[in-house]
Amino acid sequence: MNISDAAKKSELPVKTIRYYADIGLVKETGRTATGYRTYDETAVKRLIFVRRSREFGFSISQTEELLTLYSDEKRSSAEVKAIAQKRLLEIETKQKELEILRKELSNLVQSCHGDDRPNCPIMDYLG
Amino acid sequence: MNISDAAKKSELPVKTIRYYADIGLVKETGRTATGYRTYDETAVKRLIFVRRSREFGFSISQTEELLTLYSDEKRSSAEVKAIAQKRLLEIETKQKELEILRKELSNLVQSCHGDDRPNCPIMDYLG
DNA sequence: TATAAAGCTTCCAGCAACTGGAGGGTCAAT
DNA sequence: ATTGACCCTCCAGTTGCTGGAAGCTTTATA
Repeated sequence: MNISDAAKKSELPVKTIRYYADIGLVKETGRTATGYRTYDETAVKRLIFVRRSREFGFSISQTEELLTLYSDEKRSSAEVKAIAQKRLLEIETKQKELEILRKELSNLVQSCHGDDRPNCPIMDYLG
Repeated sequence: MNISDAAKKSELPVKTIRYYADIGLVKETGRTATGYRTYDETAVKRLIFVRRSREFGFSISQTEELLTLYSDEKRSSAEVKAIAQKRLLEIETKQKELEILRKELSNLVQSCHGDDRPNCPIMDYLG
């Protein structure tokens, strides 16, 4: 199938699929005589895999590792789990950072009158 | 003072201060005869303001707005509050997204044996 | 005073992961 | 034959810096 059909099936933009082919993440199955990329069902599965991985926030290089394991029959689930745990840690770290920011900013916003006067604890804090 | 002194006082890298000057966020106070940037205390204050704003995750353009309000004696705290509330909402939205991801990934990680066998619910989910 | 080290300048490239657009070839249907 | 929908490649832009090269200037030391 052509790239736009692969795009529909994988729910990825055509541009993104071309990009993934460029960086070697998911290469096209082949080319027509006139240079059009072609994709088979296996390639589409890989594209879907990549989309889901990216939705979890795995980086392209993490996704590459996962994709390699995906098509490795002799993989150990431990390897997969390790990558996932790393991502989980990243998420949790980010969550903690955001929670600290949220609390501070929330306090400042609450203590700001939000009226016509210039006086403002947010400005006091930043300045 | 020279840029490196401004860097020490503002706790920003020299490169970053030059970058802020380039994009017009915080311009240098002046230049020496030989072209060196000079900064006065007011400029340093603005640099510190920018650093704090960025630490809260305000974008450069949000920071620019805040900076304008910072040096506007006739500002209303309502304007400041509005920008801060917007950022607060961004943080909360991101937190919700991350929490959804965390739960899903956490479940998958927990249900993965993490042994030598290839079978793995994480892979099942992605593939 | 010579020289070396440190500090300053500009400009260009690169990071992540795409996205948009220009310019141009191809294919299917009318 | 032509129109419109595809497809291609290549380049630039996004955000917010950061690193490095090439080349002045200033400062400190011998």
